[in-house]
Amino acid sequence: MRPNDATFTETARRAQIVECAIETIAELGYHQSSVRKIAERVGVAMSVVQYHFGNKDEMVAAIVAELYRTVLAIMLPMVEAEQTARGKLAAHIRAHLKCLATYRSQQIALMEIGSNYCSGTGQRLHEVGVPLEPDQLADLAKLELETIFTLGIETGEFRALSPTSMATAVRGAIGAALLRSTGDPDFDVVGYGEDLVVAFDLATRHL
Amino acid sequence: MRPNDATFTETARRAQIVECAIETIAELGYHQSSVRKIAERVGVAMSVVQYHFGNKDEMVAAIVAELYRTVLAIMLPMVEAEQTARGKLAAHIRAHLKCLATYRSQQIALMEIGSNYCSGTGQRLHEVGVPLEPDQLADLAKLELETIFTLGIETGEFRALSPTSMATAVRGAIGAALLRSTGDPDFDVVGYGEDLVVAFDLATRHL
Amino acid sequence: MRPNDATFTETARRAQIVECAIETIAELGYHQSSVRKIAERVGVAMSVVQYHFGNKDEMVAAIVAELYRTVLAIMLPMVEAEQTARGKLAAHIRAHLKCLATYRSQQIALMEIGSNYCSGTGQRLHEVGVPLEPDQLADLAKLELETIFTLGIETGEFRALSPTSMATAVRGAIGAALLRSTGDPDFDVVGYGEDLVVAFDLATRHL
Amino acid sequence: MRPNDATFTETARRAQIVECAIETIAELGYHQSSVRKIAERVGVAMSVVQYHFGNKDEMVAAIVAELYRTVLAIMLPMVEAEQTARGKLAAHIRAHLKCLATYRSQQIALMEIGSNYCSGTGQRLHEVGVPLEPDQLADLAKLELETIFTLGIETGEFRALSPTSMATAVRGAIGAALLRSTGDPDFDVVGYGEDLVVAFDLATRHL
DNA sequence: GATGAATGAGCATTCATTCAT
DNA sequence: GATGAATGAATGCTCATTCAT
Repeated sequence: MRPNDATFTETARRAQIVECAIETIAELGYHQSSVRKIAERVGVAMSVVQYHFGNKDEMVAAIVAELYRTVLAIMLPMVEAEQTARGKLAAHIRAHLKCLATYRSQQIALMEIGSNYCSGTGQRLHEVGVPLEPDQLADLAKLELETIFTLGIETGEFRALSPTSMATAVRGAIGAALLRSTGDPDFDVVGYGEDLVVAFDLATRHL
Repeated sequence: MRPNDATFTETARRAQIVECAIETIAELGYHQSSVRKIAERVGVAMSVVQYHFGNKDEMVAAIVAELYRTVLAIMLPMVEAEQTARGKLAAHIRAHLKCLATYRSQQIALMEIGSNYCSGTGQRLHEVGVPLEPDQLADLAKLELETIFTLGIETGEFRALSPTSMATAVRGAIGAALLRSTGDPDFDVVGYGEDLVVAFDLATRHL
Repeated sequence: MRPNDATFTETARRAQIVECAIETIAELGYHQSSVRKIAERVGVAMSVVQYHFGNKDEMVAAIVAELYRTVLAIMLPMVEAEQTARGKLAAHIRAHLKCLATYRSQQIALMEIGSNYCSGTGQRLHEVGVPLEPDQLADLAKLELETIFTLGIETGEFRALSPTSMATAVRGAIGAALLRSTGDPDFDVVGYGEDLVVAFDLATRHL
Repeated sequence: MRPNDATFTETARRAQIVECAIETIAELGYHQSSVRKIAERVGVAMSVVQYHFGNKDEMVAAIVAELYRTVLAIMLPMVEAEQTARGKLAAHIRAHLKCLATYRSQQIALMEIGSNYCSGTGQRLHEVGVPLEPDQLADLAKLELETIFTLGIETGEFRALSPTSMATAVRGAIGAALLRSTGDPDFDVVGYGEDLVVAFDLATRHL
């Protein structure tokens, strides 16, 4: 009967539900993943999920937070290890695609939620924002491609490109790998990452 | 009492339903766009939709066909006007982004259907294929980025890049504009297109 | 433009619809045979059926009348050809089973309607009665098994049995052939008829 | 706070729904007995039925199992008490008609389901089989008329009749009582049973 | 903490019917 | 005579949520 025993159980249950929800969403897609099916995978009653999260929106928020934390843990060290903008860009691409390759179901789940989730009040994921702690949000900002491109221009490493446009393009090119690999299991995600590193290295050079 | 009056009514209704469905899907997302809500927007009973299309899958097929026809009508002349691979690539990017700028809700609807649609038999859109006439499918193939990149390598215009990787990257970068502009109404889609043309022009040059 | 041209067309259409309806019901069962599917088989619009019969109940009445007329045409001569009660009983059994063998889909349709039909006011077929002309109803009465059994007792051919019970039993035994043959295509309806003739011949003898 | 309180509630609800469903089907016929109407009779929301049975097919299976169990409980002791084939035949007829007299609506419901039910996959009741436990199915087999007739021929009690034909005839004659009594409330089911016993006793004698 | 039971809104679909032409 | 278009009620089903225990 340790004082925080209840909290420990609570935390474990939540983690367990989040984990199973991610698996379920990755396997069946967001809309086929009802609270009941997720609870079934956990091996508890459907109402347990409601008990721990209050409602489905809160559960999704917890899932998204967990997914972002995973991405952060992988990417942040790799990007921070590089000093130059060019190095950070390559690291960002490689790190993100490593995430895709290593944590496939997590990334699929995130994509599924991103494109399918709709809150009780009709809001989409990008409208409710990333449900992370302030310091984690700060870490996330360090990965921002806009920042990297702006830095590269300042240091003269990159040509006078539009950081916003380039960041959007890189993000899109990375995201495309997930879609692509979903339809084509033979798609070589890591190889694609190297092709992307070369392409964007060329695309950022001075004319 | 025109001989094809009945056909005229039928055609008009179908077009009207398709149009309203596109608007609804673009606004609310695919899964929030029930047959009932679409019919309400048209101003008819829900069963009218079933009368004209048989079932929801057929309605979606009609929508998708219409959306692809729109894209084709815009993009094909622009891409075919160019002779060189480099020209075709730039034209493809510009044409696609022009589509995005001009037919925003149509493109959002297509994206929504592409990532959310699940047929009665459990198939996703890419599994059921594009419901177009053979000659229109042939036209669609002419826009394929893989083909353009392969051509450019053959003619020596492009470096020895991977057509699959580059095509995936360009598609992703283009698609990102849609997501981006959804969250940020000030995002300049056409300007982004010009930035993309420059970036991929550089990225395809010989080292 | 013969004066009864319209009536002729009308009659032909009705007959055509009735025929197709019988086929459809026999094939798909009563509940799968919607007005639309029947009309499709005829090759006309669904509303044509409504035009000719007013509503579905009237159509079913027309079908049932037609089916009883078919049975009458087959059975009446065979039963009336016999003079003795014993002969009439055997003839009735043989005639009815001949109907079952020869006009299988008609009999299946009649069975389907008998057990599934429910009028707009909630009445079953046996509650609405047989929709035949008075003289045809009189002919139908001549086939009644009760009459035959009562006659046989009067003439001393049969033992002192209960006409009602025996008639019910024979009707049931005949009807069972249809159910049986539906599930088992190898079931020999005519052979079953002969077995029935023997069985009920024995069952009616004096002790 | 009894340990099996939850199970008790569940069992009671299921039994209650099955009971009301039987009544409804017997009264209105299978196809007029929607899940909604059955739930209304129980006094709960329609989705309660779905909660307890999953879908309509499962509910029907539960109903059919219950109906067969009732028949078994009545008929098995009566038939097994007899040693001779002749005795078993008479007992079968009497027992089945006792069922008909005592559990009228149950038998009507079973008939309705037998001739009208069509599963979600398009199968009829005789195609999906009787949803009973193996040992109950074994008990059911002991009541089979074919078995009794074959036995009687072997022991020399019966003439060289066709077990299949006779079984079909007896089944039909028994079933006819149900139809008959539906149209004519004065029909004496038990008396009919005795008449049937005599008739089939005669029909099975050596010539 | 956890559960089973129940709810009500929403969904796509089927169907007989109506009606102007 | 015949048609296409539209309607509204009904059906089975899924789901997130609520609540007493």
